[in-house]
Amino acid sequence: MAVAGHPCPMKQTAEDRQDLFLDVFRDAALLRLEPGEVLISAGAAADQVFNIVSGMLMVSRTGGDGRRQVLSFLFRDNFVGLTATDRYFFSVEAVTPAEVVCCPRRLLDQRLRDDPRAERAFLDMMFRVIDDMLDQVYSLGQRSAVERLAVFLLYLRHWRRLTERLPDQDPQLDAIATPMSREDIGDFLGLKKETVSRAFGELERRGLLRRTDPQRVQIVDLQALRGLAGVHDFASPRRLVAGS
Amino acid sequence: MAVAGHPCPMKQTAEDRQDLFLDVFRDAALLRLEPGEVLISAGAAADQVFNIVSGMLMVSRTGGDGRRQVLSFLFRDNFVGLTATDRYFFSVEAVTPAEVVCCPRRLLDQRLRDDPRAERAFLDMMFRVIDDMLDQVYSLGQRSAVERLAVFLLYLRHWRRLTERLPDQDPQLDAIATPMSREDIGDFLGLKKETVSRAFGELERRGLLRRTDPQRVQIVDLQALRGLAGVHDFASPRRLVAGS
DNA sequence: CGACGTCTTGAAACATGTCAACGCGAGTGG
DNA sequence: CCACTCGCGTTGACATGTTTCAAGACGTCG
Repeated sequence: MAVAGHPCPMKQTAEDRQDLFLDVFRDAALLRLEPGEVLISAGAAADQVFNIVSGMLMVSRTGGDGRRQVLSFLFRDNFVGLTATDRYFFSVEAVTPAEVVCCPRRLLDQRLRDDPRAERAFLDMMFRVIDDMLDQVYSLGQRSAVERLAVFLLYLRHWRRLTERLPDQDPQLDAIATPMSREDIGDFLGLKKETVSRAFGELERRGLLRRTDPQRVQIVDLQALRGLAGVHDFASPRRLVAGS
Repeated sequence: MAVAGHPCPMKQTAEDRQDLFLDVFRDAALLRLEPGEVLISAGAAADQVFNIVSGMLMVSRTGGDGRRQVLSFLFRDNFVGLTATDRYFFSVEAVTPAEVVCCPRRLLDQRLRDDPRAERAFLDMMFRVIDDMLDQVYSLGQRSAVERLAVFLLYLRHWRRLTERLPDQDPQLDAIATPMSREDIGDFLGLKKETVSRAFGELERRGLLRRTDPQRVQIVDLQALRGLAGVHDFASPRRLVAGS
């Protein structure tokens, strides 16, 4: 069963560094989640933090009128559950079968207080989270439906690359799994599900990708996709290029 | 003259707490900026951090194709200049005449390393920055032009309230100064300047505000404006209500 | 007074949203 | 094993919201 924690999404893999603060999860219980299962409910007391061991999770906020924004998708080694308020403002649920470890927020605080190096690592993670979010703001504010979808596919590719520790050129990476629904994608990109479908169609028509089944696309022209997504304008990929 | 630093925006006032880390600016030089003057240029080395003493600043990112997203507006006691990369990915410029103090990033790092309480305060600020950014993502992804403008006006009102330490009901606060151009507002809200103009017109037509001159609006029906903005769906106002 | 930039407004073009139909595959119960 | 239903994805036709292009109003500055 999912334990409710503090719902501010926070995400970043360990990458090359050792994320020292992660050892607060050393003796933590492993939690298994089925697709659709809720880990964090908006409004619950924010007293737990989580780290993802496997699978994909989704962070979302639903407004009083029912509109929902997917704030991010989370992958292995992503951290989740911190916020400035004492209650979560978002929900987190599993997209694929997933495993997470959890620990009381108090324990993490303690750990950070005791070890300056852990605190520094944590702070660095926060900077990366913020940089990623700025990328998302830029996309939502300035890019068209097709461009946002291109960004999204590269974002999935990117995280799989980190999760599976593959080199950037690995052709495996061009087969992108999209286990979330079209509506989830739409709510992430600020679009309706029909628009997402049409954007997929448009990318296929232009020869940038092929759709095999709805949960899977094959990138055909990575260069063109990157051009469309405007990767040059993003902070996160630069970190990536530099980091690996 | 503006000193170039690292351009990841970070913002939060000291509010009720003492932001202990801010004393790294104690002996710092005061920098005066005229409207339009640039403090940070995207691409410059990110080796300085700043704190705003007075005035309003604007953080923006411009893509390779010229599209620009305004990432945030900054006010007194807002902190600016940290990022995960070693170069800024955004520019910061003055909107009104402004004063900022600056200090080398190294000095801040030192301060945070030496004083766990300062580091804790800094971390808390980061959480609030992230919560604010999540609100922005929700707005850009889910809200209409008129709603976004309502959110924006309340955001200006909110920061003035903090800056001038006024109670929430103070009628002074209903006179909102909008010193930035319509294009700046548009780039912040993901809209074109004409759409911003029309949204102002629409809010006036509905009787929620009056426009006296372009740089000034008078809120007539705060309740209705808050309803339109959907303040219930945001994390930052709750912090505010709780905090003051 | 004239020139310039910004703001506003209008009309038309465009992108995205809405509504509806259909196809498909998974799961269920006959 | 089949028929049915259901949810999801896709596609089409049309509605709406936003952008684009253009013109005029207004204020500022020379």
